[in-house]
Amino acid sequence: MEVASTWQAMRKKLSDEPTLRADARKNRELILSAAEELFLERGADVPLEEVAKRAGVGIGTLYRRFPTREALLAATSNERFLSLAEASRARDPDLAPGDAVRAYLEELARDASTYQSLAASIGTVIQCGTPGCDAITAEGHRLLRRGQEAGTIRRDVTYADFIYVITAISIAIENDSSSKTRIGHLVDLFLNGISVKGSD
Amino acid sequence: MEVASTWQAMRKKLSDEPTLRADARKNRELILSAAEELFLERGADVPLEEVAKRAGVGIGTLYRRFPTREALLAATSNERFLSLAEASRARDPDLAPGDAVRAYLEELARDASTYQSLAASIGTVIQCGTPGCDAITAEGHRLLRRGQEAGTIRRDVTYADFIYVITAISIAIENDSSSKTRIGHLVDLFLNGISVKGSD
DNA sequence: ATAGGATATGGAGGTAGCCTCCACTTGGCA
DNA sequence: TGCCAAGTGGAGGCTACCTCCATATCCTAT
Repeated sequence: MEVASTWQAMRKKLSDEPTLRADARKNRELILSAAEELFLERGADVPLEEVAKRAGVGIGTLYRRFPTREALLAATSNERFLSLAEASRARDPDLAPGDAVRAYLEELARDASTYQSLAASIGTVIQCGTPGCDAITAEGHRLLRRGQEAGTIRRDVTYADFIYVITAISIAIENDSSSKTRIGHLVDLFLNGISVKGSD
Repeated sequence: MEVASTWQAMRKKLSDEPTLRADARKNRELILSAAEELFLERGADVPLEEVAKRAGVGIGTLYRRFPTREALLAATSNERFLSLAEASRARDPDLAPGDAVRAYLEELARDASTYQSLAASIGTVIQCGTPGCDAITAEGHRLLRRGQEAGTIRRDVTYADFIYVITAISIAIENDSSSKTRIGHLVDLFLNGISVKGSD
């Protein structure tokens, strides 16, 4: 137990995102590229040892940097999530609240099928706390609130419901690739329901 | 290649559900009870070797009888599925088509959370072709058709959509047990949509 | 009653992936 | 330039899957 005295230690203490040593930072990038490639080629459940091998690092290094598969998935998805959130914010003024939600769900569901076998864990991945995850989550909450304030979205809907729907849709796509062309239909079902409007 | 000549062979040829030898039939039952217990205690992803051990049979015997985990899950769910289908048929005359669908989805979603970790594969399990699976599937198709003929269910809804809904709901329950009390809410969302009726 | 063949059994063993641990190496600051 | 915190790699222990086949058991025809 000593007083933190070096610059390193101070930076770490303040930002709580520790500055990685140069070699470590390079390895982190190598792992990310390898992971991205392999997730695309072979799905989200590719053995992590394969990722380490392609990155040219030891398996221990991979685990040190990304303690869980979800963390690695979230990291490789970081930029995509940031773009999605940004795109949603950008088009927002042009859309009615309901349509904004529709677009958000559709894009996120499509994104969740970027890697095969990602579906079941997308809910966990999206809560990993990376900047991308936080951005996409915040944007979803914003759209939901906006829709409810505008009176076009039911008051009893929660953001968790959004996640369930995205999960369901990407599982559907995974089990039956023909439904990839029906993402819109599935989102529409969730928005408008199975029942004919006005019946009941 | 010889002419089938024994009774066994003839029965097998005709019914295509081969008569099991007495010892094999007993073992099958032992496996089913053990599986049911363990699925309840430890979830649908309990190691199959545990099941074999509790049943007091070798792992090879288990695999010979149930080639996949899904087959075993479907077999242990057989009677529950038969009851669900029967109950749905029984109450049908008393309910409006929409309410019959609601009850069906709610019960099936609840059933899909009988075993922890079953959610993601419920869609596969339900297509295993056991009598229970067939019954529940036929009943679903019937309710869907009836609702569409009555004009209370959208024409573009398919039975696959029912499965997605059930999957989504049971995943929700799995990730967040508090939503167990909200099965009704989730079913309602899918029936009526997240949009406020009449808006749009 | 029994012989013979079809049916069924069990569990050893090969495969695969997960994750930890720690002796060793390296980068960067004083 | 020496030191040590930070970083590394991969062997090894663990768990689970599933196949294979020598052996055991049942059932039937005679």
